[in-house]
Amino acid sequence: MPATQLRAASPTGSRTGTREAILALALDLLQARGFNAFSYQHIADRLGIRKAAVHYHFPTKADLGLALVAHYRAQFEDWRGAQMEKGAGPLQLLRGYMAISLHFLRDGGKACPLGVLEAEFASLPPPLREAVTALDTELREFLAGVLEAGRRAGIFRFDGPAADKVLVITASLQGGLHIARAAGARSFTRMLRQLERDLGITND
Amino acid sequence: MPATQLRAASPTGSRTGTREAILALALDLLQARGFNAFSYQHIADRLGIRKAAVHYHFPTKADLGLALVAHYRAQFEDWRGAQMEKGAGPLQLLRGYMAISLHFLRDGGKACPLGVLEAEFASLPPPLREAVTALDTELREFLAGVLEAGRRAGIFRFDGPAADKVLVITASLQGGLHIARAAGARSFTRMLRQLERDLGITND
DNA sequence: GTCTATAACGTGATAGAC
DNA sequence: GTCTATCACGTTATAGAC
Repeated sequence: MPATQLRAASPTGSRTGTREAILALALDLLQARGFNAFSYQHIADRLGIRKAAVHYHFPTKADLGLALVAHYRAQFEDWRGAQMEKGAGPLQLLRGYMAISLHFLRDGGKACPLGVLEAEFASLPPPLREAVTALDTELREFLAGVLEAGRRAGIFRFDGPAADKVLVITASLQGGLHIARAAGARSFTRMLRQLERDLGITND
Repeated sequence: MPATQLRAASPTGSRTGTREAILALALDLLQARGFNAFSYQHIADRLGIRKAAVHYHFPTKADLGLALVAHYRAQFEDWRGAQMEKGAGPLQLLRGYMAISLHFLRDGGKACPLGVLEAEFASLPPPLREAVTALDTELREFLAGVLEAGRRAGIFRFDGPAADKVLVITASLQGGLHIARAAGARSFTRMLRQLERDLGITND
């Protein structure tokens, strides 16, 4: 998923896609290195522009962080919309959601943006913390609906509230992506299979 | 767990426990803020000494990181030794392990040291990465033994290899501690209950 | 073992020309 | 919208006195 980005120069020499290019690259850096471990300089170097140009689009790093969360949220909404349009069922939705994490892993060992920001939570600007909390809640509510629908339909089997099962699944996905850096990519695919076993999903 | 630390002045005005005090505080900072989000200055300020004194004990931050992993590993070995000494069974061992994470959470919303370092993995000095990988492997091997013994004894019920189930549990614990920063402490205790349900443990 | 002082660098951020 | 130039600050790290 190279993401939707740049190219499409305006009549002048300026590129109207710079803002989007910054967002796409910054999201990559966030997922690969963490919010505190990438800088405006890194972005400028890899985009072939100057730091000041980055500051023009995102005056402070808190602004950039907020835009990153909004960007990721928009990507999720797009994905959800596409799934709904093709009438995906609970199993397809859950596996599709897991596949997103798998794509992150295979794209250079990236982690979940939310998982990264929550790991660095205490050092984040307060407005960014609030945005993280809001998106985290939204994602878990979506997944709880998927799990509950799947259980009613006899596709998933688990005890307890769907909201609690969601906590195990999202924590596993976020934590599993981090562990995979130390334990290898195979650890994550094995973990995914175990998550399915724990839901009573039988693989032929 | 205020940790074992300082006090016990030597004949001169110097404290022989400075090294241990640095380690204890740095571990706190690592778990609360992350490896990239605490500095020698933070340590010096809170200990009432100068930065140079910290560098005397741990010349580079990589040295400090390696010592932190060794320190945490020693704490785990102590805990494991105490459990073995009192003949703890699989359920007691698993719950004791989960309780460690719960203590972290309640001690100011700290996370697992390994979970934090794995989240920042790409930005860590290579030697530190290797130490993280080694300890991560050791902890999962220990837990796999606990799970397998518990399954044989009819205490735990789960499908698939114990090593895979361990991946779900450790990823859940590490990820759950991060999510708790955004979702609140209750999310973590609910997740722990779900982990027990998923192991067929019945709570009266 | 701890201190003062400083070096060398990277960071987020701003001013003002083009 | 991007540039050059600069600032103020925090960072890791070292030298040398006490």
